[in-house]
Amino acid sequence: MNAVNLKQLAQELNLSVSTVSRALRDSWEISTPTKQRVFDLAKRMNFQPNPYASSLRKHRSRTIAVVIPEVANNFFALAIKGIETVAREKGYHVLIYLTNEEVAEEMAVASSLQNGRVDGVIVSLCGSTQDTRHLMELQQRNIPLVFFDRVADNFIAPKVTTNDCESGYVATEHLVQAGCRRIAHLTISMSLSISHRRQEGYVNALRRWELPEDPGMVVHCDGGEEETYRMLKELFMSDRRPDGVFASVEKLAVMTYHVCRELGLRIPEDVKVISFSNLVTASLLNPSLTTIAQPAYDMGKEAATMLFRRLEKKYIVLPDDQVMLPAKLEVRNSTMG
Amino acid sequence: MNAVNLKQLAQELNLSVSTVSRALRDSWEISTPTKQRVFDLAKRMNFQPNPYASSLRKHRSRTIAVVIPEVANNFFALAIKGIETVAREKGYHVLIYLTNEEVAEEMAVASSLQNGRVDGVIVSLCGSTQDTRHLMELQQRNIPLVFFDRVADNFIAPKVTTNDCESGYVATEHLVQAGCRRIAHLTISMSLSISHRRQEGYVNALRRWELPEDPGMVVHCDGGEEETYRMLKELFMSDRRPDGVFASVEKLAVMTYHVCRELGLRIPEDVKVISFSNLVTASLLNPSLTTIAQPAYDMGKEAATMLFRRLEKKYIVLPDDQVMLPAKLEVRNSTMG
DNA sequence: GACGGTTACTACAACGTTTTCGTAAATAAA
DNA sequence: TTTATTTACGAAAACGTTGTAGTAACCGTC
Repeated sequence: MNAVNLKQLAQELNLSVSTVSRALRDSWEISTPTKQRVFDLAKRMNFQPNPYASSLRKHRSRTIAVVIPEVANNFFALAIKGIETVAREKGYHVLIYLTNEEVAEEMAVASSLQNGRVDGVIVSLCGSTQDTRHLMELQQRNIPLVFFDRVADNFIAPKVTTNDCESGYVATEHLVQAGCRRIAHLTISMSLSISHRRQEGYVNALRRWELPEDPGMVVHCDGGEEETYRMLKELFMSDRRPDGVFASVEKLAVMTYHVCRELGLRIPEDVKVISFSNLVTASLLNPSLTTIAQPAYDMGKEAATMLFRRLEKKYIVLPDDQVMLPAKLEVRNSTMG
Repeated sequence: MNAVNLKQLAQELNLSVSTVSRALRDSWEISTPTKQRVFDLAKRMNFQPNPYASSLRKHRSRTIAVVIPEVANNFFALAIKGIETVAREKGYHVLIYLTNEEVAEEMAVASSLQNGRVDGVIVSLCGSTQDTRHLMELQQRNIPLVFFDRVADNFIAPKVTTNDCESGYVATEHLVQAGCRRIAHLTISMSLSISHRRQEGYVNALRRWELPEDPGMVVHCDGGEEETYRMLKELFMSDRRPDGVFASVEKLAVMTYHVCRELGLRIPEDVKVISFSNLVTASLLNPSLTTIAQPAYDMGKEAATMLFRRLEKKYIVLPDDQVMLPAKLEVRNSTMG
């Protein structure tokens, strides 16, 4: 069984292809009885317009791309869900590309999107991305871009973020108030603006509470799994080990739990831990993990909504629109007295 | 800046469009120096062929669809990662559709894929799917289908699963050997074949160990979040409450933890818990969770590989090829003596 | 120097839509 | 009745690519 097209419908109805096309798009140029005949037959023959012919003709694909570092992570998974929800509502299709935190892959993806395959792109940068020319090229080809979470600072485009600086402050302050005096900040690639912001909040809190700023307490974990593990182990085995840990990303909190377990350090007695995280099991961990939870689903929805506003040009969207959604502190046992 | 096309290249080079097209596809009909000229200019002008024109002409989109119930779940997230990895290797693009466990959405998606938008589809059924006519229609339109995990039994198509029956047996037996005598099986929609298989393994183990088969111990949690919670609470508050729980899906194990905590039941002392799960935090839970872990990433890769074999027709793929990858029991504290 | 064969290209149609332009017929205005 | 205007449709071009068919130019052959 092969696809049915306009020509076949037209033949069957003794109408021209253009009339059928117009009837299906409910054009005012077509009389009501004719429209009805067309609708009926289209339904009976299960006509589905060929999207590629349509895209070719209209220069619009009703498809967007989502480019993210990984998906096996509740934050990105929820963001995708948000994006997909809005997209389906609007009749759009969603292509997904995983960069695996490799800028080379991010560039390859960007390059493959230059040709009109998608009408717009939603991006969260990978940790190794330093310059964003590959993304600028997309914009130059009139493909709107929207960033979420891991945004590019020096890039004029709509962005959806959380209040990272403030959250970094809140997280650090929470540790201080729980009695910590040597607070480590575990973070990922410093080329990411979220890392900077969270670090900024961390430093602000230290200053506010007049705690020393020890560079050794800021650990950049942008290497591989093993290297990170090694670095954390080193951190916790040093004689000046931290009594509080602020993990910028979930993965680092999980590793901290493992390292502490291996070294026999008790959480929260010896080390208190707080982390940016959307783990569903945060409250079930041993001990339950105090988190800064980002509204991942809503961020996805918001990013998609902004993109579609630009695509549909119904509203004027400023090219540098910024939306900042608040993250939420959820206090649990890992930071208890 | 607008997209450059074959015509522009041809004009610039004083060649015909067809020559340029063929040169770019490295046809033997074109002389080496001409090819070189074309390649050079194409590169200089950053030519990217229009995928829609190409798809329209060739009746191939180099795009596949992945249709899954949810993504905020490590199993499906890893499967997507596997699929995307293989797809990118092969130069394919991946559309993602979330059905949110709603058969209506699954049907809508299937319908929207009838028109050649994708060359093939990878599906994991949603719990509410009873009949699969909407998917059969896809096959009838010559769109190959591959199932993974939640397969449709009475459907002739390649399938990638885990050894669900065996794993159900192993899980149950593990509980028996840990001393459980009243073992509950928490499962989802019974219209899913994985549910049947796991249930079969569960029953087999009960018989092997000569334990009574109490229908009240098999709980079908296919309602909403609240209803499931209510059912579990009821189960654990009854005077004939289970001393062991085999959760067919992760979500139910997480809920079991919450319910037990609320009711003051201790795991593993009062109730032992084992679950199908790919939680990265299984070992960090309180208590750490004994799991049956599915090779999600490999299942995704395998499903994609099977699909591409069919699409590329390099090998003859039997329409009912089945691949069964083993799940792995990982014993942790939730089932300890 | 007529003939078959190869090489390296070009012209043109086709894919299935959408859209622009055109036009008969019906209706309204003069 | 003639002339505008509206209604309802059709013909054909266009989107950018690919495949089929065709053909000059050159080669060697007898």
